Amino acid sequence: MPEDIRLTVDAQPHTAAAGTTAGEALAAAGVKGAVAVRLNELAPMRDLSTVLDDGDVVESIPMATDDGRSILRHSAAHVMAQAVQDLFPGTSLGIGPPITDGFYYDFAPERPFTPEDLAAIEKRMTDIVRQRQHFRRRVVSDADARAELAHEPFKLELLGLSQGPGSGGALSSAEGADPGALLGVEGAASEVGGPEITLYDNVVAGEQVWTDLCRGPHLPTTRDIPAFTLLRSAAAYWRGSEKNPQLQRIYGTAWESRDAQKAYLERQAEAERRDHRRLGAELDLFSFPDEIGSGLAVFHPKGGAVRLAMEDYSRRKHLDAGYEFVNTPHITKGQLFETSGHLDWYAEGMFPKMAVDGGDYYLKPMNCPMHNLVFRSRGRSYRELPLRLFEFGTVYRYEKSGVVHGLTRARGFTQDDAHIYCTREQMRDELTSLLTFVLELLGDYGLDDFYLELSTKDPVKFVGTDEDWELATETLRSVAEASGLALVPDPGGAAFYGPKISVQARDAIGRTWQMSTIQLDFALPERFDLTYQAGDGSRQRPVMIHRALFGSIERFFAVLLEHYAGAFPAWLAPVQVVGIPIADTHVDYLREVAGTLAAQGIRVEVDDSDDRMQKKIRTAQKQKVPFMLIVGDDDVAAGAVSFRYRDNSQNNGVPIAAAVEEIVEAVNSRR
RNA sequence: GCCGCCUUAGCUCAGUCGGCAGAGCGUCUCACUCGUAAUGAGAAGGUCCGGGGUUCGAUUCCCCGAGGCGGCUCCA
Repeated sequence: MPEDIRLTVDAQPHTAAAGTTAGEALAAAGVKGAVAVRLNELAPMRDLSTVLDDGDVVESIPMATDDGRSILRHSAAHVMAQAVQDLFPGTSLGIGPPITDGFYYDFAPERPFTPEDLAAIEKRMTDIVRQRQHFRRRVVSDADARAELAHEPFKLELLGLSQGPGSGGALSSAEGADPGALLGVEGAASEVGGPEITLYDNVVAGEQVWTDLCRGPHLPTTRDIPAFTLLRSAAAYWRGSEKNPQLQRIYGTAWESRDAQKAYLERQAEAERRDHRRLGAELDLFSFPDEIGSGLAVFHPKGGAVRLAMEDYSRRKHLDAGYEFVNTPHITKGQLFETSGHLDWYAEGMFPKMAVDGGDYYLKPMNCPMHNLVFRSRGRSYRELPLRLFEFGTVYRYEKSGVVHGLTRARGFTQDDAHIYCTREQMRDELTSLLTFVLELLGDYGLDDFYLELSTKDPVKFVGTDEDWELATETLRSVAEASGLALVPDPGGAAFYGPKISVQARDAIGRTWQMSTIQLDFALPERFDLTYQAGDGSRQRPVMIHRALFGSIERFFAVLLEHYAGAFPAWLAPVQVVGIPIADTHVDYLREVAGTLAAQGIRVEVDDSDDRMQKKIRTAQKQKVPFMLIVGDDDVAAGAVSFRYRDNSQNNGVPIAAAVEEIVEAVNSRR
């Protein structure tokens, strides 16, 4: 005679027969749509088939939540792996975790997957889903797991890792704080890392058809996957290290409904339409001629106009904020980078040396050594500090061929770079005002959703003392925290000379980009023996702050281009106004209007081509020109123009003076 | 750098199971002079990414290289 147990189900008290599962308890409580449960608050997520104990507190996890989707995607990854092993027997398994917006699984197949393979795998997955296979959890001993997985070398390796001290037990959630870090590989925690070793069997009609090492939890059955699709295959290093063999990774996505999946795929399509490389060609902004070399852009007149507007505004704001402008060469003798430490710590990021006049010359990958020489060009007084040296400095970095990506990852780019020299007493205030300055300026360009990242010392690649790193890191941390923005740690992400705060900005479709970087550096002033004379006559060492707001102008350009989907606000638009005559007879009149606008600094063109007026409107619309001024007989008679705006609205018969004022006002207010 | 895929007119792409290559857009010319997203007609434009190989013959098949795309590693 089983006794009843007392439960709390989604905060409501319930009683149930002993042996009741989480799924049954949720059903009895009328809770629908759950894919798993969280037991007793902080404990790991568990399957619905988990048998409950007296006093258990059960919290349902709906599919349409972050945790729920992760479980769904993890189950979809299992289905994919089963499909792959069905179709390609002998393919061994790597790891298969859920990731943001999808999942992947790594395989070691005999040959790489082709697009046709992916289609076949997806079809096989559909069959598996239709079969309503049950995911059955099974706890096994380490020895049994090894025996069952004898043919899976990578899984065996994971089992070995899971036995290290401190592994297991500490992990509470597939969405927890980077559980994979414990195993040194993202996603590995979804295979192992729980308090016990578990396998998941796929069972259909009582027969076990597939098994995988897995921590779970999973959906009850494969049929519970509402929507999935495979996206692409690519290579990935086993356990994330290029020293390890490469596996073939297949990416897919899965969603709680077909509509949700469709919406996701539409978001991807929108991101593709906004791709700055596509828009750059469509809008005639820049290109990457093969003749010049990979990762090296040329800006066309329209791209140049946008850059000019971006840079001019930045220049003005920096002058207002007390910066002084300097200029330095692109190339230097190797000695400079020996002094700075770049040749020791950054050589692989630099273009190879050139032999000149019996010495070695290098293209500069950073501007800081040059600015240090400006500082050192004469004796400095404490009265000059903080000394803020600014330059649009073009740098060249040898990026490996596979990583070059449009304007966001180039081999030559221009930093809006400044180095601030100040005393230790000044650095906190300087950093605080700098962060405010950064966020305000980014806001002026239309980005206003930020978080911060704190990159700390790489235990291998660094110069300077532990004490200085500690002080620099804590100073940056407290300044960042005082900003009120979210602060995300980035262990080991610092440059070799000092820790940094980076400002991450979210764009119009929710993607984040690293923009500004602020680095605090005690090391380079030491290496360059930079000094100033203090009020008491002693020689003191300044602190150096490296900072770039756009990061790189090219990257910032790309981010804005994608953020605005090519429709720059009027002040940045390469062509701000296009004059469109109804007939040839109106061209001269429009030219006069254009002359008036140009005299006010407006970038204006008159379309005097042979096209019909409708075609000209279409052309200007596709070029995303903010203002079209259309002129026919009525307008000429009234001394007016007719606006057509980028949003298709219009405003007809506006007197010329009022039209000019409207445009100038829009540009000057940076709307 | 590694893995896979790709490279045909200025752009986007067809195509040739190995037999001297096509469309749309763009460009140019001519006609049309038109009130808010494509007027019509005509023309020009290609060592089919580069080099080597196989073949009677290569844009097509093979190898090497360059560039691009998607990932991995790395990063502004």
